[in-house]
Amino acid sequence: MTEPPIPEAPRLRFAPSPTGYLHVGGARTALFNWLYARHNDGKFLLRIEDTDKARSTDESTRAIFEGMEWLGLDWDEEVVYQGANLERHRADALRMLEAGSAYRCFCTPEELEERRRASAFGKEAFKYDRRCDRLPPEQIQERVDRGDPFVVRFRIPEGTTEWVDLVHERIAFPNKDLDDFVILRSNGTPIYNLAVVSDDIAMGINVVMRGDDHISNTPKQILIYRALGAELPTFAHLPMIHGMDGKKLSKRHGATAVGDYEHQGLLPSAMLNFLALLGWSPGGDREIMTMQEMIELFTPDGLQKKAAIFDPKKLEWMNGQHLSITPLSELEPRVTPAIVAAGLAAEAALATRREWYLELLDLLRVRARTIDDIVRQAGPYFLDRIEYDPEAVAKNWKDPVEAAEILKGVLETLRSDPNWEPAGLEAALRSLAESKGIAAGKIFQPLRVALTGLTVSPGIFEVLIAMGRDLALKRVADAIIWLDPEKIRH
RNA sequence: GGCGCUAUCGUCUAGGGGACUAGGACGGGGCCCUCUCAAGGCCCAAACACGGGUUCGAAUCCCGUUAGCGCUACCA
Repeated sequence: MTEPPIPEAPRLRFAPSPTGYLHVGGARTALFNWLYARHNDGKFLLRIEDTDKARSTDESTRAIFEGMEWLGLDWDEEVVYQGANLERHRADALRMLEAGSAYRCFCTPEELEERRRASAFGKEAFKYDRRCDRLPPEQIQERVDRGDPFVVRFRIPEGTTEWVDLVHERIAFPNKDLDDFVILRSNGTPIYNLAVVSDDIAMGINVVMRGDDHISNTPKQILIYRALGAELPTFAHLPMIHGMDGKKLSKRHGATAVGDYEHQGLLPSAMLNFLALLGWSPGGDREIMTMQEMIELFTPDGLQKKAAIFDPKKLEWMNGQHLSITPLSELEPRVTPAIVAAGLAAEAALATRREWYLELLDLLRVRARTIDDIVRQAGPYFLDRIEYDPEAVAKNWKDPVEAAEILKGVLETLRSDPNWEPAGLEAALRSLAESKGIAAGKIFQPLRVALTGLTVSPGIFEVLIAMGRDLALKRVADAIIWLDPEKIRH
């Protein structure tokens, strides 16, 4: 078996067309290219394939940049816009025309469509019959002079076109199955396969890593490389990403744009880690990895051939893991905008008690799977007044009189605690329970509702400490009033 | 239809001729911990698509079948 050529100084690129948002499949392709470049000390470039002017938008280009930036996939040289290279594409097509590896075709789209339709009923795949390739030179000249519109078609040579793929090993296509495809439209603009090869040559790309939906484009592109006298890059065709139903991932499957995940409170590191494991494995049981670890571990032999299914449940779990392993100082800037946006606190206010704030985040992140979960839990530590979750009330304040009674005892106990530190608080509350002859939980749960309004929270003493004496005491007092409205009338 | 790619628990995967009674993770179920919920720990159910070869021996190599997916444009 032949080994695929591995370039000394790899140059890779991610080449999305700006016709929508950055799709998770595209992001995964970008990630693998980036990882390969970073692992091998190569270059990772970005090219915007905007030659389809009807579908390309600046907004999409911006979305791609934003997605890449959010993920932290930085590129090494100036962004290349394919649309700026039209002249070179045309020149390359003309070069092939002059060299005889391509020819002019005067057949109109309508004629072609008609012939295609006719052959659809037969058992043969439609292939251009090369009738224009058989035109006598004088006639071609005459029609060119007359100004008849023509496209440039690539003439598929005899033989077999094959390559050693980085993920699939050897792939071969008998040339007889290839069609004399168009490389230049009648309006002089290039077709995809020409533009890609022309640009990849110009950019010095020597490792082409892309989705395996491009496998059937590859023999055509190889033929163009040869016709242009250029050296072949190493190809790597990555498996697709499908939705839970096994079909190609699309909007029906929910969020498919990386921006959607950013807004759902995902961490880019989790997204990257999750995406990396779709179609690649470092081997063994390794799963949770930082970006740096992935760079170190990334080699093409871990690449999978089979399409992977995108499982949002595992992504969420992955995010929970990253929420825990991310250093607080890195986590804080990702959470703070959400805290501010939720109206819980101003950024400046958080900065003045940063230490307390980081401790709070540390407390909350354990039981959060998204940044939004953290924000949801954070409310009680900032808000002046809280709402009581009906479920919490029904469960832990079932008997309002009894609950109020307990909380009064708690309030008194807490007020008389001079130090407000965990051990003392716990001892005091537990002895209160003992004196009342009830289980400690019978005190903790109602108190939890008073403090947070919820049935779930961090450990009750951690809550007390994080909330601080003043707020906590106010919370308990508020709860007693809420439970016993009669009281204020007297 | 033609051509191509693929095939291990529901999902992501490890494994690459004997180490396989097929390992890990998500999800599911149970237990432990415990003031709640998470986290964590322990346990359970769950897979080599099928059929032929090759071999002393196949999840692993070869062929075929089946199924899924992709491509089959003057789209990218």
